[in-house]
Amino acid sequence: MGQVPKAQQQEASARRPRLNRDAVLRAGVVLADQVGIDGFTMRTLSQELGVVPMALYKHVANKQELLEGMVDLVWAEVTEPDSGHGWKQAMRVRAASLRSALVTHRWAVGLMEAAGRPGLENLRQHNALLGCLRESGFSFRTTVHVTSLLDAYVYGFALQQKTLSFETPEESAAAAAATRDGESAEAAARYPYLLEVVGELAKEGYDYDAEFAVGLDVLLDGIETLRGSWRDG
Amino acid sequence: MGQVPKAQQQEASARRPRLNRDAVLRAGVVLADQVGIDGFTMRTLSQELGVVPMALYKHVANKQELLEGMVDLVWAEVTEPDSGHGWKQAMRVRAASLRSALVTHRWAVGLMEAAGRPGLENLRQHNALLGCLRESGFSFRTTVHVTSLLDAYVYGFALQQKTLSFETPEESAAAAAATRDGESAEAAARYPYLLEVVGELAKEGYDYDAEFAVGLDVLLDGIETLRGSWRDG
DNA sequence: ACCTGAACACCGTTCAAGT
DNA sequence: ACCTGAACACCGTTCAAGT
Repeated sequence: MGQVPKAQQQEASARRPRLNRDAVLRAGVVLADQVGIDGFTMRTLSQELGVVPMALYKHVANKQELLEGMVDLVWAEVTEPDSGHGWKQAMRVRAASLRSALVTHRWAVGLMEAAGRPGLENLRQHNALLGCLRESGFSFRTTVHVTSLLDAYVYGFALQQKTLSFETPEESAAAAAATRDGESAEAAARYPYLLEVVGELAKEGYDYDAEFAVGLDVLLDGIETLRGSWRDG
Repeated sequence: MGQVPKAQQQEASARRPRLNRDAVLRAGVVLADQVGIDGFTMRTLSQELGVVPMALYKHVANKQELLEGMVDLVWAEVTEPDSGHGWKQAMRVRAASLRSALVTHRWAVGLMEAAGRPGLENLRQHNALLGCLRESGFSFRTTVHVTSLLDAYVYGFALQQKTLSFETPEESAAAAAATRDGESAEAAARYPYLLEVVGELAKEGYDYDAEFAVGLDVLLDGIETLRGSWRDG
């Protein structure tokens, strides 16, 4: 008679095979992906893990540390640059990988640079990036320029893609402005260029991947001119 | 006998000359500048205004709308591009202005693209930006490329500057990693390129303004090659 | 029209216990 | 060693009143 409850208990403990730090962090990433950063609380995460909220504090010091660990898991998804096919191609692949991670985990964009100490995966990733450029003949100084420039571009692009789209939101922005102004005609008079571009894009569409690639190639071409011209030896 | 309290009451009402939406938003910007986004709550803001928390809800619908209004006040600080001295110089001045606003109001960077509908100042600003480029001979398509690219760069750079510095935090990052690893020597073995660059920067220093300008000029030069080459008429 | 007071449903987190 | 329960000090926000 007591065997059925016992079996259920075993099944339950098999379904949640003991909590540890990594399991908490991974569940955090999954939950944040699903509900966004606003709906992500210690309490919802604990509920997802079938555990009482305070149980999490055995594995992470606090929410801040939890988020930092989650961000480092995102960094772990970014592939290290491989200079085998040249630095340009290596930068393209790495930028695409970082962008992909930021698009998948939209909540991470605002946390990557905001949090405290960078995690180990973050350090590993940037060490590899710097190494790829240094081994490709870039000077100290130029290497810093390039990493700063590329990361800024990827972050900024992901930040834009996160909500602002030239396709829909800007359009709805103009629509919203029109609503506020009471009349569409007045909005057209106030923001003629905005409406011009919005109208054109509504017809032609907007491809984020292509847009990102175009901007990145502009960057890489510009970087090529920097190479060797900036007190490099 | 009753005159003193009455005078004090008048003085108090003169010091806080009646709350309105604009006063709430401006006080919000000042408070967020001082305490950061985490310390910024409806309750601390109301306290700063010498009023009970619920009084704010007569002037803003909720915290989200309050933040959106504050962000639009930041946009109002950005100067519109003036194509009088050529589009390149216009873009330089506008990028510097946007960057300046984002550095002054560090809390705004994460909110600019995250919030809901863009505000009127945001629309005005982007309309002027698009107009400057269109009048300088850029096509619809190239104009979209350029605004996307420039904004991404400014956002991303501000995001980096917000916390991550190649001068101090990265250095402390390496130090932190060394601490975690138990030994500095092990960190040097694990992240050699990171430490190389960090060491070099510690000697030479890091100038954000110069770094920003260098990256921006790379962008503008690249953009110049796009001009006229992308199905422009 | 503008402000207040009390209250509600949530947070993150501490602390003393349980097993 | 790991998890729980009750509690504390905070949030944003609603609602009924006050002037």
